[in-house]
Amino acid sequence: MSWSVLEALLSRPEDVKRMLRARGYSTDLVEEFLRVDREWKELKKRVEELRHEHNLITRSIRQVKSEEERRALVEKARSIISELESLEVKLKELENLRNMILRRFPNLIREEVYQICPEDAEEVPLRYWGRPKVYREDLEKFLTEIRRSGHDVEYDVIDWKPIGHADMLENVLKLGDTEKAGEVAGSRFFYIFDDIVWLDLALALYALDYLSQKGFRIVIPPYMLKHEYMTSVIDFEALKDAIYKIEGEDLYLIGTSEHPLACYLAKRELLEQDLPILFAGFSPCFRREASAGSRDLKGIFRVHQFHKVEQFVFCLPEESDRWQDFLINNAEELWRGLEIPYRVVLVCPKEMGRTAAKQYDLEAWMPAQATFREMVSCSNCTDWQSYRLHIRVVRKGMKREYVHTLNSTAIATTRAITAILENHQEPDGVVKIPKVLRKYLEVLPGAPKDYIVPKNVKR
RNA sequence: GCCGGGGUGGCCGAGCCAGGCCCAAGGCGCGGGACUUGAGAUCCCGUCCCCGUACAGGGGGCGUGGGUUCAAAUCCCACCCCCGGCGCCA
Repeated sequence: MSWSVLEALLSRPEDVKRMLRARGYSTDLVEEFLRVDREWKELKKRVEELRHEHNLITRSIRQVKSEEERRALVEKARSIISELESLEVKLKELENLRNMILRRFPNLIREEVYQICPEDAEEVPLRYWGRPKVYREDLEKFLTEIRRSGHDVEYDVIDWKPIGHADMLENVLKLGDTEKAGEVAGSRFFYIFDDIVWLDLALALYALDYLSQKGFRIVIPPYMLKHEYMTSVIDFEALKDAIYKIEGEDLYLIGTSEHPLACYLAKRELLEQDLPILFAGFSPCFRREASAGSRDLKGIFRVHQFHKVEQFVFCLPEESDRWQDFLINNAEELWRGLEIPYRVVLVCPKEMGRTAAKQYDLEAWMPAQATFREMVSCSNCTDWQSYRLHIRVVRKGMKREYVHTLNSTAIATTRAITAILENHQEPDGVVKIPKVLRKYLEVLPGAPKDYIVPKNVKR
């Protein structure tokens, strides 16, 4: 049973270097690992020889009859132990170092990603859906971007300038307040009210309802994880600026339910017939956004806390590509249901998450910004997480392998709301609610049904 | 939080008191094979991790981390978790 990255390091280190270069990292780590690994193996051999010798002596002691012979053997055993002492300390150090280095490696990248992505590209659009509404003055910008992608997209030109989601929320509908939230909690927090709250909940229900019918077990997981588990599901060193820590406790707030969902089977041994296992997690997500700078400071697009329904799959290694298609397809169906024009892009090595071997993003068209923005991220993490979490499957012939894990956003509610506010607004500021949400709102007398209407507009 | 009982391989479960053929009995499950037209039953072999290309071989593993000893699943210490009872709080 071997981890793909370890196997590659030992048998084809050039592949690992290629991956590191493609992601924009130094390749020094490979040499460093190989050096330490060699040293570790040599010392391990030496130590085990000594231990063997010691075991032979120890086992023979009870059969020895003469006290003198006995004393000589014990003396010999003692001397081996004193020799072992310092070597074992050194071995432990080397082993820890080796593991530490090993855990710094990002995932290997699927061959087709190299094939599809041009050098230095951030992403490659694969397909478009829907008819983007493009404001007259943004048309050139829109067409340039579409043409560059080599796709043909139908669109509608509109004569009125759409209002950005932040202004819609706070000034037109007056159903959000990030200013007061900023005062009491800091920037990137929000208060949202009434119809937007119902919309938030309806979006989550819509996604959970859909996924539960697709074979997913729906789950509310812990919202915090211990250090040991957090470092197994993410590249902690690279992401620690993004994670909130609970003061005085060994606990971290989750950035997504992907994290606790992956941990659910930690240290478990599964049978082939147990797989696949499909989870749809629903949880708040907490993100420090420390490296975001001043990007997206307005509104609720990029915030420290939001709700998300997440798809998660544990599967057999040879089936993970198929499951990734399934996940992105689910996300697309959900977003088509919301009637929001989008495109699916293949994320290129430079921009991929370190845990992912292959990653798709679904980007929604945002009419007021005249650009596509990320709404969904769908990753095949292959054995990167399962190696760290020790999640294995027993195959035919009793061979053990690490399972593959995949994750994909279904709907992150606040982002979906921004997309709805921009795409479904009408010139008078009324926002049309997607029909698929109706059945989740219908049962609630206080909830809006077809439209969210600004107070000063009559309908 | 206090008192009592307990944590053994994917699961169940012996061993622990009296440390040494325990690198862990037995069972279930799972894999391979024999038998069978097939299934079942039965029988045999295999089924924790690491090093070793492989065969051989070796090392480590009994909640976690230390300690005692030539030798620890077994003895000692600390911590974690589970079950039962009491207390406290929703």
